[in-house]
Parts: sequence; C-alpha cells; structure tokens
Amino acid sequence: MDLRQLRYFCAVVREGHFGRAAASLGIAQPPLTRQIQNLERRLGIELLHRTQKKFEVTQAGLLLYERARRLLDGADQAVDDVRRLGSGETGRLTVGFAPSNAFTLLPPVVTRFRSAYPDVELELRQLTTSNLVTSLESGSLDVALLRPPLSSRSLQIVTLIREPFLALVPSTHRLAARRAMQLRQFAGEPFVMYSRAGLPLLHARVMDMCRRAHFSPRIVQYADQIHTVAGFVDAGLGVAIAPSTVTRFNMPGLRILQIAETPVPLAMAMAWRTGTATGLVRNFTRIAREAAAAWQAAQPREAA
Amino acid sequence: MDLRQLRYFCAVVREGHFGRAAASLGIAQPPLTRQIQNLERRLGIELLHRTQKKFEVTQAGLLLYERARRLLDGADQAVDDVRRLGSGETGRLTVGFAPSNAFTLLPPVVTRFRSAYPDVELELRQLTTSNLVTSLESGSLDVALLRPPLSSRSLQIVTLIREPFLALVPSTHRLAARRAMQLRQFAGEPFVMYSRAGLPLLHARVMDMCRRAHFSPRIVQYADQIHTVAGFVDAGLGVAIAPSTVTRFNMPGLRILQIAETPVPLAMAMAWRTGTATGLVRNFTRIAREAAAAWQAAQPREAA
DNA sequence: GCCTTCAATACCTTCTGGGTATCGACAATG
DNA sequence: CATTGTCGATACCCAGAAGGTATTGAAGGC
Repeated sequence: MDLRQLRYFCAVVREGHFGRAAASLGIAQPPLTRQIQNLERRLGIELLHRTQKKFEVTQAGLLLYERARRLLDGADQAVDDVRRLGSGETGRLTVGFAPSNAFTLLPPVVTRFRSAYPDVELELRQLTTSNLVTSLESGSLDVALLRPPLSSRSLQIVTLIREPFLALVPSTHRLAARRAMQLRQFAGEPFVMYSRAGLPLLHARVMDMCRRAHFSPRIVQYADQIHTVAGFVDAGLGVAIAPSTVTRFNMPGLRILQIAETPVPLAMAMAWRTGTATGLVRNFTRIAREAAAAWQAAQPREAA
Repeated sequence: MDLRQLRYFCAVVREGHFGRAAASLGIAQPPLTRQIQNLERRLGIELLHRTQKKFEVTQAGLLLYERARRLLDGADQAVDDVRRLGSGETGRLTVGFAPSNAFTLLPPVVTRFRSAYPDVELELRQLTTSNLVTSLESGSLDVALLRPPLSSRSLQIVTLIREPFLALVPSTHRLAARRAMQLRQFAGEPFVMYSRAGLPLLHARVMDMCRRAHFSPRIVQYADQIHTVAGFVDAGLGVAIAPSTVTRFNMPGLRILQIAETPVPLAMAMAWRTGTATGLVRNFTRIAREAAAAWQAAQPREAA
C-alpha cells in the first residue's frame, strides 16, 4: 500500500472530479488519473465505475475511502506525536539535583521549564553529588544540576552560574558596619563551618581560602546546610563565609560583607550524558541556561 | 508519510540489525540505511541513536514503531477488506425472483451461493416480472431470476434453464399408459388451464400450443400455480400441459407424457443491469449458472 | 594484533511519478 | 444540427528516487 495513492484517491472521491482533485493536490490531472488506475490495478478492484466522461464511486471505493481517511489521519497524528516527543515538547524528563540548589537555582529553572513545556512530565530527584553522577551515567537521570568539579568522560557539563563568596558576621560584630573585609581579619574569630560530611565542597573551599590567607579557622560550630550556617551567624555564634545565595535569606542579625580577595566563585553546573540528543534534554538545558542568566542578572545588585 | 519507510523502520527495530532487517525485507542493506536516514531527516527527529557500529532505538523511535505497526496493520486490513468487498466475498446482494421459481431454481441457487460466499448478506425479494424489471433498472435489485422474454436495453439477460413442456393426464385416462402423445389428442378433452392473471406467460404459451395444433382447449378449471394445475389433473378433473418441473411432484394419480411436437421449452433466465461489474453480481451469476447446469443435468432422466 | 562484523558511503542503473500536449466522447447551447 | 466546452484517458518526455554492487571505517572478539 502507498499512502500517496490513498491520499489521491480520497481527493478524487471528496471532489468528485479529477480536475479539481488534482488542483487541490497541487498536481496535474493526467498523473492523478494514472495513480488511481494503478491503485485499482494493484487492488484488482474497480473503485470508480467509469461511465464515459463521468464516474461514480463503487461500494468497494466507498469502503476504501473511509478506511483511507482514517489511515491518513492516523499517519498525520503519528508523525505529529513523534515530532513532539522527539523535539521534547512531550515525554518524561528525570532531573537530578543536589541538596545545595534545592532552594536556589532549581525553582526558577523548573518554573520556567514547566511554563514553556507544560506537556512534559518532569520528575525531580534530590541526590548526593556522587549519586547524581552515577545515575546520569547509568541513564536513570536525564540531566542534573550539581556543583563542579566533576570528572566523567561520558558527561557533558555546562556551568550555569557563579556565586561569589561573601563574609558573614553578626550585626554585633566589629566589622558589621563595613562593606568589605579581608579574609585574614577572620583569623582567631569564632568560625561557623560547613560539615565535611554534609557539604564537602564548601568545607574544602572555605578551608582552602583560610589556608591561602595564612590562618586556620577557630571553628566553634559545624552545620550542614548553608542556611543553617547563616542562622548560626545570625544568632551571634561566630563568623562564616558563604556563597551569595545568603543574600536571599532574611535574617535581621546577619551582616554580609564582600571579601577583598574575591575568591574563585562557587559554580553551579548542569550535566547530562554526552551523545544524549533528545529534544527533552536539549530543551531543558536551554531553559536552564536562560533561567540561570536571569538569576545571575538579578543577583549583582545585592552582591556587588 | 510513506508507508514503505515505516515498514523498513519497523523491520529495523524488530530485527535490531540493519543487515537482517534488509534480508527480511528482501532488499540490500545500503538502501535500507538510506531510507531510515531519509525518514529521520523528514521527521527532523533522531529515531535510532547510533553509537558507532551499534544503535539503540530512541524514545521517539519506540513511539513511531508502535504507531507504524498499527498503521501498517490497518493498511493491510483495509486492503484486504476492500478486496473482499470488491471481489464479492462480502457485502450485500439483493436478489429478486418471480413466484414461478420460488420452488424450482431459487432454492438450489441460494443454497449453492450461501455455501460458497457465507459472508455475503443475501436479501431475497419475490416480485412480479414487471416489478422485477423496474427494480433492476432502478437499482433496488442487483440481480433477478425471471422468465423471458423481456425487453430492456439496460439489462443483461442470460437463460439458465430450458424446461420442456409435458402433457399431464390422470392415471385413468385413455392415454395414461403411453409414453408420448400429440397435442391434437387433447382436442375436446376437459382441460385444466393456468389463470391468465396468475401465470400469464404459461397461459399464453399453452393457448398458443393449442392454437398451433388447431384446437381450442375445453377449459373446465383454472389454477394459478403449476402444482395446483398438476393437483387438479391428479384428482382426475382433466388434462393439462406443464413445464418439466412437474416431474418433481409426487402425485400418484398423475401420468406425465412427452409431447410429440416438442414445443419451444419454457426458459428461466437471470437478469442484471448492464455495466454492473461488482464482484457480488459476478459471483452470483456464476453460481446461478452452475446451479442451473446441475439442475438441468438432474432433469432429463425423468423428462426424456 | 589480526580478523570479523556492521553500518555508512560512493557510484551506477532502473523505474516510478509528474509534466505537457492531445485525443475522444459526451453535453450544452446557439 | 453543428459547434464549442468539459472531462477523463492516452502518449510521450524528463527528473528524481529507490535499489544494487563495491568499498570504507570503526568496534569487538579471538
């Protein structure tokens, strides 16, 4: 069977006239006549009963017309659905994210994606960074939001945003009125630190900053979430260093200062399996980039 | 959309291997590769994700596979149904018949047709000869069994059987022991005659025979069915002339003789609209011819 | 490290589908 | 009654697509 011939036949039946049917199909009349003849020959059935100059549709022709219309509609629908699925307008996308961005980048990305692709079923999974990587590699995640660095030849990584590090002091602190400070001014200060287990990357980064500033922090408290650290500083337990996300917290006893040394910012990235060319992932990464740019653009006025 | 490409794609997905798929399709591998590429290009979607040497079916490809299989099945089914309808293996056929053959030719024809084409819906209508003709011409009948002659340019007529006329006498009649007789021997005999209203053709034919034999029948009784006429003769009311159907009746008091003049036999014919080329009519007329031949073949040993 | 396997590519041939010109037949119309 | 217009069918030509053969390039198995 050939859908072209069915399409032609339907046009002839619908128009009741070879010339008009040919015009509606955008072809000339002779090829149309021939295709109908071919169709009849192939089926071995008379579909149109010719009575010199005019024709009438036979019973068999009428049946074929009904069936053909349904087939053609089905074919169009199938093409449409496959295109939508392939282009990522529909389907199911599993997104992994680290706890660290549950309250930062994730919400705007998800919101933006949902409104752009309402027909996509979005599944969100909070995992540790190492689990994110293995899940991405095994294919149980399509894409993940996580913190670099990460080393995996099979994953594609794009940095979405870079958060500068800021210094946190209680409002009662001697530096509270300043706009900026130097890291060595925290030497000997009671220090609120990220737990090595809960936030290994932040722990390492902050420890490294202190080391570069030639002092070892006098740690008086550990916490394993950024906003917990900020909360301890707010409560006056000590000072801390945190990514600019903290400017989003509303804590009356907290003062936020710029760091003169401007440490390498804390990056947030997005990763997916290299070679994954599905429209879903393509669309999600585009949306994520847009959301990150918007987020980044909204940040500086507070963090600058 | 092109069904060929869908068929090829399904084969590739089913076999999971271009070479085997090509073999199962009866084509070489390179054209198959190209067709799949064309299909992907036309849809603008990656259906098979190639990873050097092997490939895996994408989500979109899987969806297309499901849809394509249903489309292909639907197309095959449609072709099959149309073929069956067009070839007369299915559908609805309206057959008209005259009262005169309700008990002769019609039953074997219908039986034979039913067993040959059990899926055809057969509608039988008993009508007068003139109504048969007008119904055929108007299209409300597809085919009819009737007695010639009839004149209609738009109808195709085929004679199915020819029944010789026979003479009927009661077993007490002076001719009862003879095998044959001459028509003039019925001159003056009490005669059972077909009513002009009920069986105009038989009435005319018998009257004509008598006229050709130079006598006018002394009619003592009219009847409007053949078996009623035979019944009256069986009861001893008189003699009669009847078509060979009467040999099928089992009447102890009835003797059947051949007529020396061998009048032109009584024909039974079949008619349909010229130009009607539907498989149903073609099949029915073929079956009717076969049934008539069988009926005719079973006749002579009694009527000879 | 060599050989096999599998899809992709290059190139050629054939056949199918579409286009133009024209025919033949019917129908309407003056 | 002749003429003209309409409609489907036919004849012929051309372009493009589909299939075939030979070959390549890259992985994977021994």
